Amino acid sequence: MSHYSISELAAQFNVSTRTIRYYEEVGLLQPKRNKSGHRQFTKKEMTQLQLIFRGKKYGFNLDEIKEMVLLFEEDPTGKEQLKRTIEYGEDKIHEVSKRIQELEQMKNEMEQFLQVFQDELNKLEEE
Amino acid sequence: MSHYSISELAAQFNVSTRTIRYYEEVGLLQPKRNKSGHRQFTKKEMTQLQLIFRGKKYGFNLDEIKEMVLLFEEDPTGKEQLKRTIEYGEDKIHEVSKRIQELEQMKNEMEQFLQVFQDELNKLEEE
DNA sequence: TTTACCATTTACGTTAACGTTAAGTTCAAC
DNA sequence: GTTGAACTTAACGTTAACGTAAATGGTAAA
Repeated sequence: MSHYSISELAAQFNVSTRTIRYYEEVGLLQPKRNKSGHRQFTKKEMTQLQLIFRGKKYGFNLDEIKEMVLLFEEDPTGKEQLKRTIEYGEDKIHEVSKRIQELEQMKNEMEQFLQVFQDELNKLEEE
Repeated sequence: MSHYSISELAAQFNVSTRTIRYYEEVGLLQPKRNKSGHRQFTKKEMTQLQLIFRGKKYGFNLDEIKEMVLLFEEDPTGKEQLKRTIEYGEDKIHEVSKRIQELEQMKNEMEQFLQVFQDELNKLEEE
């Protein structure tokens, strides 16, 4: 069956079991339990963990990530609920776009700076 | 003259004076002092703070940022030193590029997800 | 059935990045 | 020259995101 244990997931994502339990603790995951109380993870939690780790890597904290995870999990029924979800999602996308732009600016500045060094080196090697 | 006080800088960047003092404490800044021991900030520190805050915003920790700041501050003389600096800088640029790519992937996934909701909404509004 | 491993909860410990308070110093204005 | 804002260092406090240790339970193999 497609059920994973907590240690299997931890190995998959190269984190500790504590980390995964902590994510459940703060409401990022809600894995089902089997008869004896052990957590049963499925593809759903795998996907959520992907989102969590990517978010973390790019400077979002767990609270912001939680908002996104929950956004993509709930099934909004009703026009009003749908509209609000879409609006919220567009805001988040906007945030990400801004981050991309500023990262690109950062990259450009670094490249310009390196160019100065590169020119310097070229001058030294022309002799 | 082009000297700024710590509170002027703090206001500029919308952070506390403690934050700026902390950055000096861990070696990110080395502002000169005037006769009576007060810190004197110049354009140089302004530029460094720009780099610091942008780096922070995008998930780099202060140790990583320190490496970048120091990279762009030291004046590498000598061919070997220049080459090493350039190589290191190119690595850092590569890291930033990777982050940009993954953020764009993240954005795409979010847009796809929202599209599903948008379609749902359109169907509801067609009636 | 005992060994051994994996799971569980509880709870205290740790680190980065500051916040906050205290106690004293300097500067600018009155 | 005194008052008050802005500066200094020193040191303890705080929060997020886990690490780690202790005590306990289920289960599969020897």
